[in-house]
Amino acid sequence: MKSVEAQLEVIKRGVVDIVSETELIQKLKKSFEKNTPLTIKLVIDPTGADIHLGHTVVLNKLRQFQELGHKIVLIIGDYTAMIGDPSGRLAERPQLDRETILKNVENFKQQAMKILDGDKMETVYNGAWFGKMEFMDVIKMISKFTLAQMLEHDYFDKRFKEGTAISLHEMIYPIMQGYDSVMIKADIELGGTDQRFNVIVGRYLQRESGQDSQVGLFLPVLLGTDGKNKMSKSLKNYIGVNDAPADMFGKIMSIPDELMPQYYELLTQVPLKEINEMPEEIKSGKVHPMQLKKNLADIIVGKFHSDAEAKQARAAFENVFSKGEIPTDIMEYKVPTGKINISTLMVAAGLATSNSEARRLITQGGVSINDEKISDFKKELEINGEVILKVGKRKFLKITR
RNA sequence: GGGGAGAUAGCAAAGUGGCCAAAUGCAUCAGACUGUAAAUCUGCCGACUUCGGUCUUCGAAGGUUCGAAUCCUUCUCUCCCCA
Repeated sequence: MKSVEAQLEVIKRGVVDIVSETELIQKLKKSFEKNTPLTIKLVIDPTGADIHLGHTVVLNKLRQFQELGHKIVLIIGDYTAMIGDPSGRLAERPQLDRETILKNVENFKQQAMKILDGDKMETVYNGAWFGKMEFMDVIKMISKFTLAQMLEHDYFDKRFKEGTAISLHEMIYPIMQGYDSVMIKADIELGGTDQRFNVIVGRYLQRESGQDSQVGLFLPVLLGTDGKNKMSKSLKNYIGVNDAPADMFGKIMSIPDELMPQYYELLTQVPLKEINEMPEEIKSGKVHPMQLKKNLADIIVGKFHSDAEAKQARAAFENVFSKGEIPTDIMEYKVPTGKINISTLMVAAGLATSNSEARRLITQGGVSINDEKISDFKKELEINGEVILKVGKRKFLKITR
């Protein structure tokens, strides 16, 4: 096991806040002296969402803990998943059955194992304890909290002041998450800064239960490709770990420059020193920002796929967007008849959701066939050999008979 | 338990009998400029269309009217105040 100082250095990278650092050091010291690993908690929501780079920020940190010799406990929130949507946007979410949960967990693991070491990990379901609780146990659990405590959570406070709906069960959510910490005797809980409240609730509950409080380690919430909102699937600004190499490369290239340092710090192993020099190098003209972004894309694609695929993706990207050529591996669509209306074709091939949209795209000059702009949305095409249909900047389709 | 306000497109928010397929802002999408960056500018932004129009939308279901997002009834949901 590495020294406390050495561990601390690794742990602190990218972390924006620790509650509290003193306690963390104490825990590390104790663990080092007794040569017993710390228990690091990670909760996963088995609702089936694909993992994106935003999730990997925390996973990367967990991986580092594994490498430092600590123990990861993966808590599957199967019971919590049965209650509803914590964001409160949907009142009720259909109860997931066991089979679906197991499937989703497998799906999660398949993706998470691109980062984590499965051998140094334990998996538990929180239904194991919540499923056995009596109503009185629940009352006891939640009676430790007051409304004022709940309103310390900005998220509740804001909505309360705005006068939007807050369901009571939403407030039980953080309590349940905190209770998970009690059950596994967590030493450290990781999370994005948006998890701060939940982690603190866990500390409080552990203390109430006579345990040492877990240390909260907060990582920044990764912004999505739009550079404004946190990365999430519903905002469509995400980069999924299962994205194809070319897609992943392209999406990374589309992030705003300002995001690069954050991505470098949280998603790669590039030394902080180098990252901190980047803005200066860009400013002085020593390096083009596009170059740095391509390197970033190389690293990330290489991590989730392979170096060879990253190289390929990069070449394809340069080919299409720098040289304006047609990509080599594009989807193919077979038309049933030789003669077909352009709009009809676009809808049939899924490049437009409706005829109206197809018209719009054509009228606005976003559609071309074999590099020739189409301006007439009524155009009848005669398909004999192969033609390349291009919609917008990045959608290509090979049309064959 | 009593009183009041509200539900409009992806989101926010106007509209309170015909000029409303519904102002405006944001987002999406397309175009220009670039580095598939940002910023900026332009356009589009329910569906269908012979491009003249036509059809379906304003929480849900009914009703009044020549005509309803707008009025009435019931229902569902939300918020506020008082107790």
